[in-house]
Amino acid sequence: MEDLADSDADPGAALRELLIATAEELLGEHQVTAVTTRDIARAAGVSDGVLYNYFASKDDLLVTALVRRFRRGVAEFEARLPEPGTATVEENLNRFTRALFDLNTAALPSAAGLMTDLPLLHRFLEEIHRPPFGAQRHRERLIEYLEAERRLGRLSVVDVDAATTLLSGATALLAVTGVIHGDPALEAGQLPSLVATLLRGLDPAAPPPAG
Amino acid sequence: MEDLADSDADPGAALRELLIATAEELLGEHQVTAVTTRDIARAAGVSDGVLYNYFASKDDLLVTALVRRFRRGVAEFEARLPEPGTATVEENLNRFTRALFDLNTAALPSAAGLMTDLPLLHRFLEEIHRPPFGAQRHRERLIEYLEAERRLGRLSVVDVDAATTLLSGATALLAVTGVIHGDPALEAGQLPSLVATLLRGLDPAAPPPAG
Amino acid sequence: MEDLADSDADPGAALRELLIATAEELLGEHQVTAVTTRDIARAAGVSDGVLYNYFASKDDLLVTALVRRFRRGVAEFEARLPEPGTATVEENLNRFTRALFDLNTAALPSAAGLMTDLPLLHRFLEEIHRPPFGAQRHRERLIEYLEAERRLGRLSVVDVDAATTLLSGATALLAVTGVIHGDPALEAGQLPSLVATLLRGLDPAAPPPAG
Amino acid sequence: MEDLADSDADPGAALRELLIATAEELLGEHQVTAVTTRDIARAAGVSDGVLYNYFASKDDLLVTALVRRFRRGVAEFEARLPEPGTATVEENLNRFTRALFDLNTAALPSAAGLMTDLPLLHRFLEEIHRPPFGAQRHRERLIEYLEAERRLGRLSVVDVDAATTLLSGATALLAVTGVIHGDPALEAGQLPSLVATLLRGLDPAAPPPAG
DNA sequence: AATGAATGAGTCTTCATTCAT
DNA sequence: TATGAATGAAGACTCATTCAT
Repeated sequence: MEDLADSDADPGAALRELLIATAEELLGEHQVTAVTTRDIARAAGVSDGVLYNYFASKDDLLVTALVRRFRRGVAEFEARLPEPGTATVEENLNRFTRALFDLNTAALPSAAGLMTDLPLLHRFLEEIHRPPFGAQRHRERLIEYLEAERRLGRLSVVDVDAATTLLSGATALLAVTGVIHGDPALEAGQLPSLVATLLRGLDPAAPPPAG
Repeated sequence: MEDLADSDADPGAALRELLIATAEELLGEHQVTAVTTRDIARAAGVSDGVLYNYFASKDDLLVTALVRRFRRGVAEFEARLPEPGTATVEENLNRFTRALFDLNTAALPSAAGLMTDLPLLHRFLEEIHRPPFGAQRHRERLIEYLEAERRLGRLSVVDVDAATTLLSGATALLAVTGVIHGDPALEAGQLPSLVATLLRGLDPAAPPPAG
Repeated sequence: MEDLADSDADPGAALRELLIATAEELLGEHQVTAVTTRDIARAAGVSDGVLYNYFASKDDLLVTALVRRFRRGVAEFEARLPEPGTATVEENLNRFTRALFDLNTAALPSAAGLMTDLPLLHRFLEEIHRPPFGAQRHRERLIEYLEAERRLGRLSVVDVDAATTLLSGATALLAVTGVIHGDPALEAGQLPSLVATLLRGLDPAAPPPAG
Repeated sequence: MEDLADSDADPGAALRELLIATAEELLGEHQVTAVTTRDIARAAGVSDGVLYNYFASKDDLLVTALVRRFRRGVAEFEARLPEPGTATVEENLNRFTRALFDLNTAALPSAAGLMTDLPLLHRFLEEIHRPPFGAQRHRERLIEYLEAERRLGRLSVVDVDAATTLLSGATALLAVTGVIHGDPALEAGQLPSLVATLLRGLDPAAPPPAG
């Protein structure tokens, strides 16, 4: 929120940025549907109607903020991804799931509210699907990683897609649980056992499970 | 709110039951947040204000209906569970994930709305008793199944908890995707590959994955 | 406004009636578009939102009031119409135009505003076109009268439709002028000269106009 | 506000002119009440607030534009008027009513909106100077024409004022009907029958209507 | 106990007008 | 003089909740 674009260069856009930043902030605290135009205006310290000087509608502002939140989260996620071939596969997958867990945790509050407001959800999805980002972006990263490791002979995964769903679904479930309970860190501790368990079938070096 | 029976004993309780049943029905058709007190009253054919004779608030009625809906869903889910030792483990897990998928799909619309209304969600969770998401119950069933098969020597799973999270997380993820895209059946088709992929590490008869 | 239907019999409908009556009253004083929901509520001494317990929308209430106003005006108009064959044709047409003038004068404030709100106008016209009333009702009455007098041999009008348009158009124009100037009575004085002038061609007893 | 010229003398006045011209244009496309200050500013390519440097209020600008529009319409109308003594009186009156019909049709959208805003209407009328409806001007033209033809012995009209009201009232009525129904051309077809009907009493050469 | 009419705060949105630059 | 960002009052509409009957 500190780098609100060139607020100096284009003074007009400063308020636009302020509104988006304020909305983003509120979105981190409350569900999308619980954020009112007045909340945003008041939190931004501006008048009620001002948002309509910059956005066609409340939803317009909201999807903008949501998209920005999403992109920021994805950027942070991608910065943490491991390189195939480095360290061990297990360590890498642990970093992977942890990054994914954090992404989910950050996105969840707003994402949940989004399912209640279908028109808004679809506008968000449309916006998100445009390159270079996509809702499946993180899936693709995991798929790429798994395939790279397979090519390196460090993994014998047969169905990359299924493995990805297993890993990201379970990670998301833990994130949901963590958010609901108010203590995500606690749930995050379970991630390594997920990886280990799945790895028993993915690791070519693994001994055949004993009967 | 805990004992739902004796509608006969207390004549007034019949109306209470009617309200709950009507709310349950509406919850199956619309998001929680989209159901108004007037909707319920009208659908039940009673007056607007009567609900306040039996419930402290709209939320009170809603959590009661939600809980009942949840219990009903779980009961249907449990009726479809396979017996350990019968058929093959893979077939059984396919039945398991399919039942879980259906449970998620049915519960999702209300569940999603629930996340929008945090106070309501927490009241629901309290009522349901156990985390996460009241989903504890089906988790336990899966855990029980996996442990039974392990005792029978048909499975070599080390971390039953992690395996459960993998399976139910991935299933839930597919359900969410299906609901959002409007075609759950399509996503359900991916369930067997999930099971197969995870099984490579769970099945004691599996050949060691080729390097 | 005194006979608000059976306000005693159906207590619920009383407020509905009150709202319509209040709206009607305001419509007599202000343009349709200038009447706000709050104006109506305040004038009726009820709360802001109450109108939505009886009408689907503001427009719904407004067309109801408009239609009632219109019907009341038409009923008063029709009660004043002369019988063909009685008195003289000129006297009768004077009564006719005077009644029409009063109808226009009463309807004008709301009618004018109606042209600004096209959706509302069309809803009003649809409603009005249903039997036994129609927007053309007064036209038809004039046409009937002229044809009756023609059958009685007291009039030699060739084009009844054109004669009707001349008479009602000129009458309406005077009504508009009167309303704008705030003194309709003054303009009403010109009606007889309209009739007389038109009659020179309608009266079979008229002497051929001198060259 | 009266002298619209010297845009060259006062450089600032050019902007004033631009605003008026833009408002006029918009008034031809939309109802008065539907034209916002921002619409005007944007269409003129100037800033929102600049209009307050030249006009005391939005209404001030609007009446100025309306008056100019009105004058332009009247000028076009007058250019189409027939010369007394040429062609036949019936042909001339047909041209007259047709020109008047077109004037009404063009003026109606703004005129209707004007009645919605009474203060604005009265300011407009003051500016236009003379009743009724600023329509005085075209009334005078018709009166002049009828009197000229009477002097030429081609017409035996007794009450020129009444004849004018009949003709212009009926024409206006058809214009209103045409605008409401969305097909003015269709209604225009009825104009000649209006003239013919009225003429039976105005034309000195007409045979006495048969009893 | 049941009714359902009434409440009124709250939602999003529009727009003429002001004023610091 | 011109800008255009900001204002804020006002508009239609919703809905959980209350309370006299």
